[in-house]
Amino acid sequence: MLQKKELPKLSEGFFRIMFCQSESDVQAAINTYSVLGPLDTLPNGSFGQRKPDTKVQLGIMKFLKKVDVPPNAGSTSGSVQDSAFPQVSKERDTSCKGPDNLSSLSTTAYKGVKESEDLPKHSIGPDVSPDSIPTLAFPSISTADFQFNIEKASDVIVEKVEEYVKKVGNARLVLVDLSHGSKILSLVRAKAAQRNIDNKKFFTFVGDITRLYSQGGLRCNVIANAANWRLKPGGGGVNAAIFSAAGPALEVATKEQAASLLPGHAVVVPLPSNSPLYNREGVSHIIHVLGPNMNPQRSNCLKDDYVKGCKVLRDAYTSLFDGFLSVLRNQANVTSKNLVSEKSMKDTSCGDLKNHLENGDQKTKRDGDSVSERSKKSKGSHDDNSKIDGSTSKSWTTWAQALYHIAMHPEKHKNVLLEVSDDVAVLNDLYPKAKKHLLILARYGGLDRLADVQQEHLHLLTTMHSVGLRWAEKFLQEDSSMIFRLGYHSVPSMRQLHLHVISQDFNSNHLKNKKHWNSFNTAFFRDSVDVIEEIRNHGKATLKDESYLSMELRCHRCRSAHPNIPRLKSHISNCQSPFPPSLLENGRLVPRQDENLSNS
DNA sequence: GTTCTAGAAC
DNA sequence: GTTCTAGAAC
Repeated sequence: MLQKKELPKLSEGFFRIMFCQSESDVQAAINTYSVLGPLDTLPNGSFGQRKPDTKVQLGIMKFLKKVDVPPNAGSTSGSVQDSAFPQVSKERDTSCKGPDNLSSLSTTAYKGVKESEDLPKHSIGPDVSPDSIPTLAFPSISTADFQFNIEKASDVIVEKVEEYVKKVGNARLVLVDLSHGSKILSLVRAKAAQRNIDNKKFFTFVGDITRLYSQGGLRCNVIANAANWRLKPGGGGVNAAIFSAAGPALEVATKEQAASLLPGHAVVVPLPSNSPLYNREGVSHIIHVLGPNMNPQRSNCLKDDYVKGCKVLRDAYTSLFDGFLSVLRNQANVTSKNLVSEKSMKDTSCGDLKNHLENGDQKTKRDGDSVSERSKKSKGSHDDNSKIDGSTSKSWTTWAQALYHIAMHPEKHKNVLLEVSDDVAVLNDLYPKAKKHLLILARYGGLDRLADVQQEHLHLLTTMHSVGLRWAEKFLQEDSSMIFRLGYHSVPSMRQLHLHVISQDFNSNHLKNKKHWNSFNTAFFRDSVDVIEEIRNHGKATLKDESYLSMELRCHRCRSAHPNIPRLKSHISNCQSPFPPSLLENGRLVPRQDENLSNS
């Protein structure tokens, strides 16, 4: 999958290579240390953070009083060919209007609509009303802060809309923009008209997407959000407005579904009934969408690559509309409202990045694929990851593949990465078992674990070790009392070969059980220096089985046994004994350079 | 990998 | 009674 590339030869790299037996080894290790730069580019994980957007949607800043409207979300009775919703995008004042102005706003917004002061509430027939037609309101994706070319974006929108108006039955798609002078709306309108897209099923609308009903009289049971990858509130524009209008309930509900989003993907979030958007606007679902970023000021910028940009934008709209379809299906198929919400929770659960990777709420542990991914693949929580060469075959659950995804697509995970090169990616362990605990990921495809490593990977192993050492050195400059150990788990829990760089204090609240301890303090933990020697000499590494994980708890320094984890932790916090001789040999432990561990 | 929790251990 | 483990669920 990922081919190893020619490595740049860098001259910097003043680190110890304690395992190296010869000068050529040292040189090889130095040469393979192809990194972004020396330590100064390093580690706080701050690069790649998305800066707050500056554009602020005016609508949310205004002081409209609450308009209480009974929720009508999830209605499925809509089957009318409604002439009451033509293409609407005439000038309209979107600035502050009180409820007194509501009716005039509605009629202003709907030129050509049957003059109806209370259009939002009143039925136009015995069983159907404009309210009951399932409608997706969506902003133009990526054309604001992400600076996607408007001309190209309008082509993509019209192309995708044309495709999906055929699939949505009687439901409607509405492109919304806050500004009445919106260029994207006029472009899309013109192109949609050219293509004879049914203007009852698709039209544009000028207004605040968070107040389509209360201000504009347009009932939309689903609205799309131009989200950020973190699926967090804030920033600016539509994202800030929607999170603000929906209240904290949306944040909670979003976390239930996914922790983050990749460009080109969408996630459907059922809106809790305590959200103002549900109560006031009748919105039952929010679909977060992440489009391509062409803005060089933002991370993950595609710059001028519109081939990729257009593809990602198409994917984004595909995911969005597929998400809308899934909402329609759920609402049409199930009569019990409870069942609807339960099913939609399951069917729409999404998330490209495993929640596991997020620094946020650790209680969100829902697995799943994004809508678009899921529509292409068979269902299930296991990716197809059986090995072709047959050396090992194991099905990795979704959570266990987080590192693999990072290694294969580090550009999508800049937020968690400390360093990337062609060979490795470096990140903090999300659940560090000591004060310092890094993972050095191999970036080669097909290297799931130590058992997959062969002689041909020797060079990679030395690179991983060198990078790990360099990080240890850096930490030692900050705190010279630390001691590091570098090694691999014989049987890892997570896919993709990764080297642990872990300080020997084991002072961490994440170290909670016997398995945690023994995975780092029995022969189950394979020192990097030993692995390299074994691969060099025998072509394979010695592996220990998982029985080591249930062994008695022993102090890694004085080897005393302890009955349980709390007692062990209490002991190791004070134990000053020298490390056992086996650990003192061959550079298995990495103290500060002038430290003599045997005497400590 | 983590979280949750029943029941074992103390 | 509380602490802690370990297995199931995710």
